[in-house]
Amino acid sequence: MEPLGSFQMLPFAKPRMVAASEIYIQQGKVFKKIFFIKKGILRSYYITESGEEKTIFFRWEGQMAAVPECIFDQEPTRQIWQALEDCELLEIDFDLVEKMSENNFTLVRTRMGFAQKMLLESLKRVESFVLDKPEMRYQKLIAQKPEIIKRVADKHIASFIGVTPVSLSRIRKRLASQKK
Amino acid sequence: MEPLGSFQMLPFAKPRMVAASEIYIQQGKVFKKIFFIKKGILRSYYITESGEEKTIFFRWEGQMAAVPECIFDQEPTRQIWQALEDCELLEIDFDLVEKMSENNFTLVRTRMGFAQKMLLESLKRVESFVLDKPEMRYQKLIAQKPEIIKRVADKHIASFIGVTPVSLSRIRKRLASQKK
DNA sequence: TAATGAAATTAGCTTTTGTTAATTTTTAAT
DNA sequence: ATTAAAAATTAACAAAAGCTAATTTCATTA
Repeated sequence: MEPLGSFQMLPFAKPRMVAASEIYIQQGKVFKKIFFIKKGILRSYYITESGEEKTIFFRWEGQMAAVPECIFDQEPTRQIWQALEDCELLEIDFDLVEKMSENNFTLVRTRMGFAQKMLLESLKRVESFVLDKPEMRYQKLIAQKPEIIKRVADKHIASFIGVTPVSLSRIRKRLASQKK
Repeated sequence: MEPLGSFQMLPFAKPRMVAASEIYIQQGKVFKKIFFIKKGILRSYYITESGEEKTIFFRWEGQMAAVPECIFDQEPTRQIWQALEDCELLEIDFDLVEKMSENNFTLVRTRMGFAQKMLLESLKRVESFVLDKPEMRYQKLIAQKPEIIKRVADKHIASFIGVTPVSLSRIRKRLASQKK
């Protein structure tokens, strides 16, 4: 979320390309990097016991991203990250971030601000799950991130808002008929 | 979430009592304090257009709490905080925290760690909304926070997991019959 | 351009949830 | 202990969502 311009780790970033549909981060890995997305969209998803893919997040160009449980708690992740378009990333080793944070006030402040931004985003999403029906979550998503929605398959949107693809299709139909 | 012991703002904290069922934070306020809960439980909730109360959060003894949009963005909140038991709080002025953060490395690190912990908690909750049905969310809640659940009315639990009180009652009945 | 495969939609049916209202149970107060 | 109020449960019905499978649409590539 934090623009890279304000991020002093830039000189240590290494470019990385991921082709559309390729897996960037594998399940079970302790992925101790943060990465800036220069171009493209990725999604992170889980595979349920019944084998379904459930998309949790989208991240796209201009955003920083990471696997929270990996960088905060050194835990292996159950998430999988997949590029939905050809992606250009800049990777930064998180151990280096930690090391530099030992005596770098500005960096720690930046990290704090970043965590706070992510927190606000996540809390908004929890609120929407508590307050809104799936239909409203979909409408808000279209209103707030129209350009992203267009670039992502509906089936991924569906689990992002907590429903099945079939149900999202019905929601779309309902909304279309209400407009007329 | 962060124990107060590790929190150097303790000397600046002011005690505050809130009786059970009383409103602690009013809607529309820019509540620029953080507070430590020495004793008791509070909930934060929204009132929907149709007048229903939707509980978003519980916070209880041993935890730090704040209204994110107030302290991060100086925005008035739509949340209401209510004490569910007689509460003993320790309030800390957030402007003071900000001022002390200007040149206090340890404090900024503590705040970063706190934001990260809250973020992990919030992300887990989003995951549960995407991956689990209400029934599973309820079961996980019982498994993970049994002592808290017992102290809180079911109708508040219901909106916390994203269903109506009637639906939670049915979920409870289903689970009870499955056990036998 | 045609063919192939994936995605989205639709249909039919089942399960769950929402809604409203009545009833029972629990809690708190007199 | 009795009463009053609130909370939880139950019931009945409508609406929405899940599930499976068939069909249509869309996108990719040979």
